[in-house]
Amino acid sequence: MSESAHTPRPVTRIQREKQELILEAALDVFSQYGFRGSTIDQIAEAAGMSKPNLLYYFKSKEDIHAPLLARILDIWLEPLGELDPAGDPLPEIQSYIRRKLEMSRDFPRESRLFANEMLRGAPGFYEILHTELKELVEEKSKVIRGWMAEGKIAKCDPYHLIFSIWATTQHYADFDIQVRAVLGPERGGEGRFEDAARFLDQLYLHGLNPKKNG
Amino acid sequence: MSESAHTPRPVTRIQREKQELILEAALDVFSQYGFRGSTIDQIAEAAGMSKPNLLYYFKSKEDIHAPLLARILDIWLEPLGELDPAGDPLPEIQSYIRRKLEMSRDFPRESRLFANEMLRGAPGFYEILHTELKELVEEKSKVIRGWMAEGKIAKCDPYHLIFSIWATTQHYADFDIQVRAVLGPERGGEGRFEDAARFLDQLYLHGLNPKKNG
DNA sequence: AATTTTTTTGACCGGTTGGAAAAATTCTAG
DNA sequence: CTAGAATTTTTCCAACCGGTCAAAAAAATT
Repeated sequence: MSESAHTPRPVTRIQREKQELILEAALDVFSQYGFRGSTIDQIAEAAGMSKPNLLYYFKSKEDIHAPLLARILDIWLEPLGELDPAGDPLPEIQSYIRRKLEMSRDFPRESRLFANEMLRGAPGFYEILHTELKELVEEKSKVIRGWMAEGKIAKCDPYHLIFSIWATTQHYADFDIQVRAVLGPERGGEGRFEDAARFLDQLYLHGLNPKKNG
Repeated sequence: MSESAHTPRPVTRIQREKQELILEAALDVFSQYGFRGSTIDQIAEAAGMSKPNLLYYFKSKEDIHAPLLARILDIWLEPLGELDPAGDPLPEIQSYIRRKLEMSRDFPRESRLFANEMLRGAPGFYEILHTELKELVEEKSKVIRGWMAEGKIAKCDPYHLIFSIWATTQHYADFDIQVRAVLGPERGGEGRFEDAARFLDQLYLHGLNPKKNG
């Protein structure tokens, strides 16, 4: 009717809510079984609606998956982007590790969705990886190398330094089951993230060499 | 031939070969798409045979998957088992890291299959994790703690130390695409494992603190 | 209350899936 | 060559998959 000239797409409040509900359910499912291993029925059931109803909001399986992936890359890269060249190197890196660890704690499903995509070979994702991501890592690597040149941190390969931070922090989301199985019920509670943070702080500061305390 | 009188399981040479061929193909497929995301047809095609023919050798999808998983746990745990309490602590840990890194290089599909299983929540696998694996890690943690008590290595949480080694090494298999996308064609060759080994050696020895060289 | 729009449902479709059954082929031993 | 076993192919099936469609049911608007 008088849908004023400036409502080209009628995104009602209900639509937004349902779409969010579906994406939430889809994150649960996709992060466990990957794209091919997940079914629309599964997602629909997790969202508490019928399959045709779900398809009323997203017209295909890929249309549910794509926005989830897009959202993740932003979330995932943000902490690295905030690595401040003007800051104190070691605290800066430590706070980066902390932030990534918090993300594994607070957004484990997102981490697993990402991991699933990597395991698949990141189809239709590789472009972004070796342009956007590569540039960001290159930029931050230069920052890190600058710190090394100033003698603020030990010399090492900044790329593999970043990889190791990704690996150690995301491990607590992606391999959560293994971590909790090994730690057991007593040590596998929420405290495991505190323990991990403490350990990683020490590892990245001093390593295992005991002479530091000698 | 005369021993054919009592062959309760008729495992001929051809059967063994075909079964191995199928498992090889299945490893390719399962490691990419996970159990649910893989199809028997896919595996059969990768093995160069028809689906019914494949099902002549393995009577179900799970029967192909299970032996792959069983094989992996052994392979994966072996290096940790070889951590020698009588050895020199730091070289011992370094050689453990090296071995794990070599496994990521030489058996990336096995690593990815394992990762896929973890992401799913390790159904029908969890038992082994928090019995067999947990015990092994506990045992080795005691060894590491002993080294710490002797002042041979810095004090830290041995569980998270082991986790970090798993994470950093397996990352090069599981996130291989990302690693190569970020490193680019010039640095993403086989040399990346050498670079990683060098970096990890330094990280676990001295960390990032520059004062060591002061 | 009547009408229009948005949302939900149920029936359905073509293709794929895991798997069974059996016929057809190949291999082997006598 | 021939009987018998081992292997492969052909055919088939019921359940499931992603997705469509029309009609019913709710909301929203008038």
